[in-house]
Amino acid sequence: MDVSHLLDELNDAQRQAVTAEDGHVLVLAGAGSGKTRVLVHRIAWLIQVHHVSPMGLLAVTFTNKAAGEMRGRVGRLLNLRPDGLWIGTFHGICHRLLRMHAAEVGLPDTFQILDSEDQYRLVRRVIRDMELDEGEHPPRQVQGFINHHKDDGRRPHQIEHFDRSFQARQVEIYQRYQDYCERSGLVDFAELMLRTVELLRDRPERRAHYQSRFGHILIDEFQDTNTLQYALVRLLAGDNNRLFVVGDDDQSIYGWRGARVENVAHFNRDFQPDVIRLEQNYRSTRTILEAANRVIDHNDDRMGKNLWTEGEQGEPIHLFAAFNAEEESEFVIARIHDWINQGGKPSDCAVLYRSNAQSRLFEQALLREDIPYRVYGGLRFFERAEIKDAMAYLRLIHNPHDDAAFERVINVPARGIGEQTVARIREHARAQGQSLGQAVTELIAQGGLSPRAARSASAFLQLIDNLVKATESASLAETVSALVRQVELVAWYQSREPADRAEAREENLAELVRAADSFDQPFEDEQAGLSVMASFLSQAALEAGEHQAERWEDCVQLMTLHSAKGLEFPLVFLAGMEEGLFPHQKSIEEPGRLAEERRLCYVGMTRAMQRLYITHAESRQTYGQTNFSRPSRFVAEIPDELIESIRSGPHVTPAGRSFHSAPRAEAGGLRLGASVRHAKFGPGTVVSLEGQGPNARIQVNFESAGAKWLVLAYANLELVA
DNA sequence: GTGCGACGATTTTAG
DNA sequence: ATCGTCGCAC
Repeated sequence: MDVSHLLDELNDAQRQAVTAEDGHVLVLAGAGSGKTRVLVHRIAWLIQVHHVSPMGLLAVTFTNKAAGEMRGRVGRLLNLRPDGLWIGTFHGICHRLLRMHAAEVGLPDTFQILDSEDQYRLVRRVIRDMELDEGEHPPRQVQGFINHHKDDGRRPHQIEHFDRSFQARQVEIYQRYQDYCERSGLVDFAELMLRTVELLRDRPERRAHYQSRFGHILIDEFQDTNTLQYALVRLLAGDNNRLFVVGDDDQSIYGWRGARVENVAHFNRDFQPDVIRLEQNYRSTRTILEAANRVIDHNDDRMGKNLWTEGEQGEPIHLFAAFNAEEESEFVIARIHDWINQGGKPSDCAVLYRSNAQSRLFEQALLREDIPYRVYGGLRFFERAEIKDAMAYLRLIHNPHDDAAFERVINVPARGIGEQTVARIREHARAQGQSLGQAVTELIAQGGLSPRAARSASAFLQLIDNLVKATESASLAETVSALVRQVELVAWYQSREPADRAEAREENLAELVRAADSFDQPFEDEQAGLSVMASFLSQAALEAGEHQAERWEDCVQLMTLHSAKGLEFPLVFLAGMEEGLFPHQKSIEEPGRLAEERRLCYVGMTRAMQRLYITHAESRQTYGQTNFSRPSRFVAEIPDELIESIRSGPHVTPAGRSFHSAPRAEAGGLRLGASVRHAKFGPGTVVSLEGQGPNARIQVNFESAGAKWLVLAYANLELVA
């Protein structure tokens, strides 16, 4: 068979990876080096040249988007419907395994997936039930505690603690949360992974089955795997299967959510793979790559990699120092204007920033200039309140013992069931070991509720019951449509929200009916014996949808550096390159977090294809306070000869705006860089200013005492000429 | 049981 | 500044 089309368009390193014989492979794939292409061609190569059955392959990614893209490209390359191929996310694949072996891992067939909001509510519920202080045990933090332990594969009893300690209470919450989940047939995201690992670990026959099935396992973005995911990979690999792992330690930016960049090195140690580096970049100019290389070079403990290109030198990197954040945004928008006027597309421009709050000024400026834009982030379709409300009803129709769904909507729309009543139901449920649904039924029958509450609660049960009966033989879309109508959700939003808000919710509910109508049950779900409704519910949790639907529009793209990973744009702005903002203050303070910030910077820079602007502001409002800061240290890590500085001047700001109206970077005559003397600490240099008036604080780097934060009003600093 | 004002926290986020 | 949660008054 002629397989030249699988190799023709590949460079040497790519070809070496695609055709690797025997053993494991670790592909260190730099930004823009064609890693997806390598994965896709590798799969095609295994199938066409090595005649590996598509059933014997497992390809794992982190996002549905990446999985979808890989599936599509493999299908096109091989000209087949890649149905039998297991390509999916870690969570999607674990979900599938759990559906097939639910009974073995002690889950009901109807088990549902909790998304992070559901999980948060449940954790809060448990804390309240235990009558613990939410100040001492903030639900968010406890949620993180639970997830971190699960991500590391630990059940409550495996967490060390002293009796009656804080830690002991956290463990207790974890345990009760877990009990609650089991009672209600609920599984959170980390649990999907953990149960699967336990299944394979504790059931030798299952382990043997899947080990013999997946002779080839391919993993994308390996630097983002957590402990549990690595454990899963090892279990599936066994002694005989071949791993093909692709990753880039320099693009590991998710350590804070459990990713272990060390897994790349561990993989190298544990499996002794062939290491192949993809260093040729097909995206950026030489200047941009050189600058990015030089920045990332400041990190220790790298696997080592240097991006290069056959492409052009390109323009220098443009650096702009603004007086304040407003001027920064105006500068950026003016440059975008130039770009568009010269025939560029708005969608080729991306403004990247460290934190979401920074988007506002850019949005305002774009709005003023009438340039279309789109902000990434925010709620996705299945995360919207109205959608989650409707889905909670659907969950109750599917499984009346789903307590999380029950709690969410027992009084939505308001039907006179208040906290008192719900507390009584909860109490009864706990005492009897029942679900909330069972408990309320029993309470009504026993007269355990006030007549008023009983009437309301009956109405709720009746509503669910009616829906169950009415939709027994209905299609999914009919069910969703009936539910939205009978629950009268739209009227509820209209009664308590401004018209436009309610209208948007109504729109979304209509969209939900359409989504249900066009829902295609995945073949594998059907095979696993799932009902269409169960599939739909799972999909909603596993695939919350795109951030915004209007992808087709030609828009300037605004997003955080994190969301920009994997994307590329001809024109990129890295905005807010300031100490304290990027690297973020919290990352500066916590040891070891700085390297990840630097990688984030590297990711940001390597998004740019042709032109890269880096901007920073001397002052900006943060949390309603004016702060002054110096340019990010990362800017200084770029060689001067690659940078062209743009001075602020009339040509960059719209006429009529005066710089002098902008707050200057000074407070009490003290500027950044000013030499000062303190009575006790001696001579030093001003490094940072923050706040105004009596709150103003100043950071001084003292020659002998080091860096100190002082309250300006009390510091008594003497200005040294 | 529902509706407003105080209070406090506020990096990044896929599944 | 802004948003979500909490406590208290209707």
